[in-house]
Amino acid sequence: MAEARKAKGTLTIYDVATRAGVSIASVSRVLNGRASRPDTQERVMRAVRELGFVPDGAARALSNGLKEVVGVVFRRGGEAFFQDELESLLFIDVINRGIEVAAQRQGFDVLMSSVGVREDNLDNRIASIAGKADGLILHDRMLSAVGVARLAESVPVVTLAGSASPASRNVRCDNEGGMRQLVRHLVLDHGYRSLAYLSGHADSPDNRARQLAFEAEASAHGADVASGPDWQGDYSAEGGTQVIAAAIDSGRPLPRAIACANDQTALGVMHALARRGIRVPDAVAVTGFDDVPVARHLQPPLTTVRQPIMELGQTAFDVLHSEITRLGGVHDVVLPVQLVIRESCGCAPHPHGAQEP
Amino acid sequence: MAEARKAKGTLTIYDVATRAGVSIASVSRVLNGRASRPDTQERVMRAVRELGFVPDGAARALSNGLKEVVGVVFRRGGEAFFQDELESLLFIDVINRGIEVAAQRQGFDVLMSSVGVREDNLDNRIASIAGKADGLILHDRMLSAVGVARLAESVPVVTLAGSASPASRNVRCDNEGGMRQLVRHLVLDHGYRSLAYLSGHADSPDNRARQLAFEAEASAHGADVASGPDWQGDYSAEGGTQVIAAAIDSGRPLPRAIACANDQTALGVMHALARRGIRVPDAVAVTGFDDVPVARHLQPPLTTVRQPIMELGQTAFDVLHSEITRLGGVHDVVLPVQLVIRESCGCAPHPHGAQEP
DNA sequence: CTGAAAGCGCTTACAG
DNA sequence: CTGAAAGCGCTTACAG
Repeated sequence: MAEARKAKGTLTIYDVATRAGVSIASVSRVLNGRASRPDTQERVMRAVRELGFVPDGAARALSNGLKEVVGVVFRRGGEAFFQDELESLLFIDVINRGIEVAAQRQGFDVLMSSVGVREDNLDNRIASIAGKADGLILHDRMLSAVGVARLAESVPVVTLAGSASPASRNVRCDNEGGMRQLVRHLVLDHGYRSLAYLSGHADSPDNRARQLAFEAEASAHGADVASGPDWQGDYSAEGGTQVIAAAIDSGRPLPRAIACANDQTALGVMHALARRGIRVPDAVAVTGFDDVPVARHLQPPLTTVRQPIMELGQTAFDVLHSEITRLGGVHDVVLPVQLVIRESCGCAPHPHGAQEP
Repeated sequence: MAEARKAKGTLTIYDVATRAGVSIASVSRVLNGRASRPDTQERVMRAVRELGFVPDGAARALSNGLKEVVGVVFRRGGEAFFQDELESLLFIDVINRGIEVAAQRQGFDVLMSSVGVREDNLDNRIASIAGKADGLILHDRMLSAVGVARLAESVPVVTLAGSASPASRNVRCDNEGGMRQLVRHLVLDHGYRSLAYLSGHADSPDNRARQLAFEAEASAHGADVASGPDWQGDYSAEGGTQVIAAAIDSGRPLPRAIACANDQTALGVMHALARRGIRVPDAVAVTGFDDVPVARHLQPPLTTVRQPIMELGQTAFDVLHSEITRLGGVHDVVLPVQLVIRESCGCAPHPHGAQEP
């Protein structure tokens, strides 16, 4: 291995120093923009240019304790059964873009690491990434609360979804507030009395928060809520279709409105209902959560709760960055959400002054 | 900075060694799966587990000359004027996903670094990434041929688009073959006699190759080709609309068919034509290049040349990886493309047995 | 199989 | 402002 780089003729700061006729300390100083005499600076820069020298990041990192890299870990599914899932920027992608944008502003780069749905040794993968970065951003459902807590002992960690542990920070959206608004719209504005919450992964903190808020608010307004294993999805469109198919096959009447744990699930639900000839929203209303880009292009356009997705990513980076640089600061960040009323809930096109930005 | 990590109680291999009652060499061996007595192994693993030790990637990289990281550099535009551009997985995103998938197979992680459209000091940014990675994948138009050649002196480089230099490798698609097929379809099958090539960035090797092939093939079949600065786009949808707007305003008749440098440009062209009430394909036929996910959803569905985009990314990684590990091998890889006939060229829905995969 | 020691390429007090 | 030297946390011949 080492010979691979040797063969490339790996240049070091020593080569530059020799060529410039100065010490390696001076080279380092010039390279890092510390004060030095103009002519020293000039000679070093010329040597760097002529040699095409690129300082080794690993050596820098080892020496000064900063890699200027944050790791992002997420699951990429073999779960895509729908064209829309394969083609669109989904929740994760938009968040990652936000992280990247914020990182760039601080001169950090982003180490992306997707793990398979059925990754055998997740812990090792994550440890490997942790070793290559100054801190980690973990998407939803990457690690248990204990797992996060343990990891956070050795490296700064920010989770998306969930809640802060003593050692880690968390950034999420206001699931509860969003769900409450949504339920009120369905129950009070539309008068639906029978509802269902089609859940995401059972081990997702976001999902649990949404479910709890949903059920509490619905009961408070006297609506019926179907729940239980029959309404267990997995955040994917395919999961949504399967739940609907089973519900229809069971012969039991469908609830008047189905609130899905996220937009992808709603996408699958709407496909499944359409295939069975059940009209949305006339027979069954459907809603989502996230407001991913495709939501507005579904037929009918999806009523959902908008999370500020890009901002979620940017905030996650900023929190992590201040942790890495020990500026310290906030623990838990909760970003506001917004009910976006389109047509899948039963509203007429563009009611309530719902603006498409 | 350093104290930031200290305070976290940064553990080293020495801590593990002490706790396990062995030397650091033994710890290292166990961690790297080299032979050692079962009880040594056990004690080390236990110490690692109990301490929550994560080996430092920078130190490993410095010591053995391998970071297990590849850098990917690309431009992310503030160029998005169309919803579709913001929402969809575009060419770059799909390629990056391919890179990531291939990297994961080799235990590598991917350092993503997007540079702004108007990045002031591109060279420094790229050098910084080069220092953090074992090798670089450069998207189209990141660096001039000279720039690439110089960079490749100090680090393995694979470019997407362009051609291999003595020191760098290149992976691209068969632009020429694709364009030839496309022109033949337009001229021979449809009988169009006046064509235009709406170009991408003038400094893009892919664009140049497509343009040359287009003009050569069109002339060979006796068709007229409009070109020159009036037909200069920039790979973006907005660029496409501007060219069309100007062309219409000039009062000169439009060509019968417009071949765009890529799908995004075609997207803009079709919007612009629609806005002026010019029907596609009846009045003017439009074609793209790439076959990005949205292409089939345009109205009318876009006839284009499909590149195996994911595969492009995977291949780029594989070539880079074999370069990094000195397995050596291929220089230049050219992947085959496929003419995808939809309706924007003037064909009826699903003619020619064109299959949607 | 194991341990002591050198070395990877930088940065940064410390003297001068 | 500059240079000599130590040290960052690993891996890997080299002896034993």
